[in-house]
Amino acid sequence: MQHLRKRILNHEWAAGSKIPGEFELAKQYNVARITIRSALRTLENQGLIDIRHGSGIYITNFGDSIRSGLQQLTSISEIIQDMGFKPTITSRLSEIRKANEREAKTLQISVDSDVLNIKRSISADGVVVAYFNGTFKIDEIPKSVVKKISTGPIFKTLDSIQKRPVKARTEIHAVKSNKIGWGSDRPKSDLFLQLSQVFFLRDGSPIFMGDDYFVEGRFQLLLFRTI
Amino acid sequence: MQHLRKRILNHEWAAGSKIPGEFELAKQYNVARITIRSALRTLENQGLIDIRHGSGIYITNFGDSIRSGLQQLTSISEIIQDMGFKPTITSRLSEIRKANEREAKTLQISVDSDVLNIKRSISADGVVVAYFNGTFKIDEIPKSVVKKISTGPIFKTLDSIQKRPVKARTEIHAVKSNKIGWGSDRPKSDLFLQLSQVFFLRDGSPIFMGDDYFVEGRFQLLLFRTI
DNA sequence: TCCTCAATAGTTGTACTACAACTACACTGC
DNA sequence: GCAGTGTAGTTGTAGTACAACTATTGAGGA
Repeated sequence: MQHLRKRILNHEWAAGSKIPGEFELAKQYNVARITIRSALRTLENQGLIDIRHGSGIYITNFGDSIRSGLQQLTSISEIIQDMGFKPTITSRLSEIRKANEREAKTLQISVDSDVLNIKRSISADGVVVAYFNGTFKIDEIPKSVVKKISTGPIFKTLDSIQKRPVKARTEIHAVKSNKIGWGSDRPKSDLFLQLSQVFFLRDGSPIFMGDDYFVEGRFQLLLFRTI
Repeated sequence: MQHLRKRILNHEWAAGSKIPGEFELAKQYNVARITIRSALRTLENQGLIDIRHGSGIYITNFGDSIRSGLQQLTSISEIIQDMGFKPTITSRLSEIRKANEREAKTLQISVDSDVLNIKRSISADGVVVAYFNGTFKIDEIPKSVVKKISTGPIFKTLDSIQKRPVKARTEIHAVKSNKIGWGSDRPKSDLFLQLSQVFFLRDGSPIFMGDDYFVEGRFQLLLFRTI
């Protein structure tokens, strides 16, 4: 699935065009047709392709928009890279403190357990596009990667310790506040799109939560909805 | 898939609990296991269930939140109903006019083709939660249902003429404006969450486009993100 | 020449069987 | 009481076969 996804995002086939059939793909990857079907179904749910009974498989034609949806769990850095920009992360805070009530409930830990709290900004080609405030379950994060998490790409770091989240519950809000953001290139507008998220591991346990504040207008948040 | 989905939304099984396995479900529905697997995979992508290799299938435990995500293509009215409220639609405008350039491009029709433009508000238990401004391809809408579309549930009406969209491309924005909304119970806050959407039929052709403006704070927009 | 309709090849959808890979639990032995 | 092993149960993948559907081709008639 991941490999096919990259081939599509790399524009190996034009939008709207027909791609090789299930038998052909199964042969290409040397797997059974059922395996290909499983991958294709996921890609269809993500809105990348369009499977038509009796006809074939087609690249979804959504016009000239970027082929990446919010329902696909990827890091902001990766999205920025996919869009052809250079992501930069600036750390503002990284501390270990006691969890408050809301955090304890969300992360399913007892109040006064230690958590890792970080604040950072994410830029694309030098322009700040989002601010992030996240809280991590400390017992899931080895001390050796604490620094890496606050200064580097979160998903990649978690991946390296086999703790990459596979699911997230996201709540979307519009907020207007002058208390969000910092630094010299802080946006003049104080209008943000807020994503309040909780991230879960494969076994269903939460590993971290956080709020992303996207500067309105600087980032295109897309979503592919399907039946 | 639809039937299983309803069983889950009806709380037939508790959150986090294990549901019957693939063999058992296949037996219940009198279909092959592969058919059940296909349905289960879709439900997993929607964040409703959690399939664990070697273990079983579990109802996703996302706390006490509503079990319905934005990535699932349903109408606002249906979501309001699922949440236990009574949806009300108030029509403000319904006119047939020429398409502007942006509409023509998005709907893949020639400029100056006729389109149906409607404006309406959606309430839950009498409180306005969203405003809608939509443009329909006129040649897809028989005259007999034009009135029904502007005053009743859009999806159900389109369903009745076999034109229910199966996909949508959605762009999310935060907007602050006092030009959105109308009526006496117009929200004091002028902060909205905007969904700019284009809806597509099974064959990939667009049928209508529109902007939903959700009054910030009155509606919970949820999203389940998966790998 | 154009249109209608039937035949056909090609593609996805479903069914069935078998086995691999993995998990959770019970049991054994120390 | 505990570590380790075995085993039943579950999902993941493989392979084959056929059903259902689509798009194209071509024959036949107006």
